Order: sequence, then structure tokens, then C-alpha cells
Amino acid sequence: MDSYPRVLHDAVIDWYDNHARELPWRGLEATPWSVMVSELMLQQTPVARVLPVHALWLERWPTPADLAGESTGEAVRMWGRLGYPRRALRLHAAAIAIVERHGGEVPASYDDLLALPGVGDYTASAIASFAFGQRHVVLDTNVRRVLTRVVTGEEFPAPAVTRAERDVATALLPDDPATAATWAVATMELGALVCTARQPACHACPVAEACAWRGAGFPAYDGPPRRGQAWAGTDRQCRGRIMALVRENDAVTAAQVEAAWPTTDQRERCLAGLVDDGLLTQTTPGRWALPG
DNA sequence: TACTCGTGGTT
DNA sequence: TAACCAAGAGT
Repeated sequence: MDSYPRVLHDAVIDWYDNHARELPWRGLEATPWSVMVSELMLQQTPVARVLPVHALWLERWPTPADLAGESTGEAVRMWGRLGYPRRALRLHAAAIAIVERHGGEVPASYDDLLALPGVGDYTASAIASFAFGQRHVVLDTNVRRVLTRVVTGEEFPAPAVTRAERDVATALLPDDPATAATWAVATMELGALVCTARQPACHACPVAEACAWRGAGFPAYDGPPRRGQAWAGTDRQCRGRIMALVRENDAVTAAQVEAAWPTTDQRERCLAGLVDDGLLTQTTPGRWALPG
């Protein structure tokens, strides 16, 4: 049983060495800051959409201090259409914290990373692992799906990370830090490129022979319903409309906002919420803009 | 714990 | 084509 994980490690890492995408936040030239910016942007956002924005951010703000010296509004504007714009505020706040608490250098310790705005367990582990070569369990949606299928034999993981799931990931983590870091990024890449949610390419999978889900005949998901994300008519859609407006105009009037979202109660609620979040400021009565 | 928070490509 | 999905975090 001891040799089982190592066979798995070797197969996945060898596959990664031959099939990994070349991404700007990987490789030797990538700074910890570049890794950190990518991780915040990649939270719930596909790689293809992150690539151009990440390049713009790193060109304009190559260090945390560069971003910390900017206004939050400019960070939100440069965030573009990545979605969840509060992440731009959190990244900006994290840059300030890094300057104040860590001398302008992205901290290497998991605990210091976790204490930064917008950095949760996944992101702290990912930065510590990818940027600093440390040994951490990195549990993102890709890794969770890969391990659930290969080890547990089910199609999809539970809605939230379970204790058993973390135990599996911990047991499989290679002892050597450098190998663990490669294992982490390799399992993520396998989930992103081969062991995908909808149509897994098992014919291209380096561990297909060992996959419990495949061995069981691909039983369909049998867990609690995975709730979808409602969109039409939600506050999120309303907020998105308003933010799109202020990104494209220096300032917007009440009439413009009303044209973008006719429902009065919801419009007012979302405007207030955006101001409360710090994504918007009311410059004068009936006039809004990105925060200066 | 369960819910909220954007956006757009894919099937 | 409506539904699903995408390197989660905060509350």
C-alpha cells in the first residue's frame, strides 16, 4: 500500500511535465506577487479570461507597493469584467497590508498569507506552495474532483470540503516539499485539462487504470443537489449593470442608473450596497463614481 | 452552515 | 437553450 501513492505521484507529475500549460504565473520568472495576483483573479474565474488582465496588472503594478499607492477605484477599473469586483478591493487591501506588515514582500508563511484580505485556505496554500515551494494540501475544485474520482470513486465531491476529503488529500501529499508543490499544481492541471466536470478525457488520463470511479463504471453523482447560481433579476445582476456603467463612464447619474435597472427598490438597495462595499462613492446627490 | 457575490463561455 | 461551470472568500 505504501507504493500506491508514489506510483500515483510519478504518473501525475510525469503527465504534468509533458502536458502543462505555459502560464505567466508559472515558471522561474514569476514573482510571488505575480502568483498572488493570479490566484485572486482565478477565484471562480477561468484562466482564459484572467490572462490579459493579469498581464495588465503586472505591467502597471509590478510590486505590492505599486498597487498600494493607487486608488481603490483604479484597481476596480483595471479589474475589468473578471467579475466579483470585491476581489479587486481585497487585492488592493492586501497590497497595503503587505507593505505595512511585511516590508512590501509577499509573505511566505501560510498563516501570514491567510491573514491577508481575500486570502482563504485555498489561496494561502496555493501561494505558499507555488510561489515558495512549500508542502501544503491545496484543495481547489479541480483537486477535489480528481481525488473524489480516483480515490473515492464518486463523480463529484460534496458541496463543501469534508473532513474525510481533507484526510485523503493529506495522506496523498508527498513528503518532500518540492515534490508536494509539483503534485499540487499537477493535480490541479489534471482536473482542469483531463478530469473535467462534464466530459472527462479518461483516454488521456495518466491514472485511468487506478481510477476508482472509472473502475466502478462511472456511477452518476448521488449526493445532495448541487445548487445552481440564479442570475436573472438578482441583486448580482443589478450590481453588475451598475458597475459596468461606472467602469465605462467617469461618473453616472441617477437617470443613467435608472435606465440600466428600472426596478426602484432593488436599484436603491444595490446602489447602497455597492457604496457600503466600497465599490462606489456618491460624489454628489444623484451622482456616483468609482472611489477616488 | 448556507448564502451571497459577476461574468461569459460551453453544452 | 437553459443550465452548467469556472485555481473561493466572507459572513
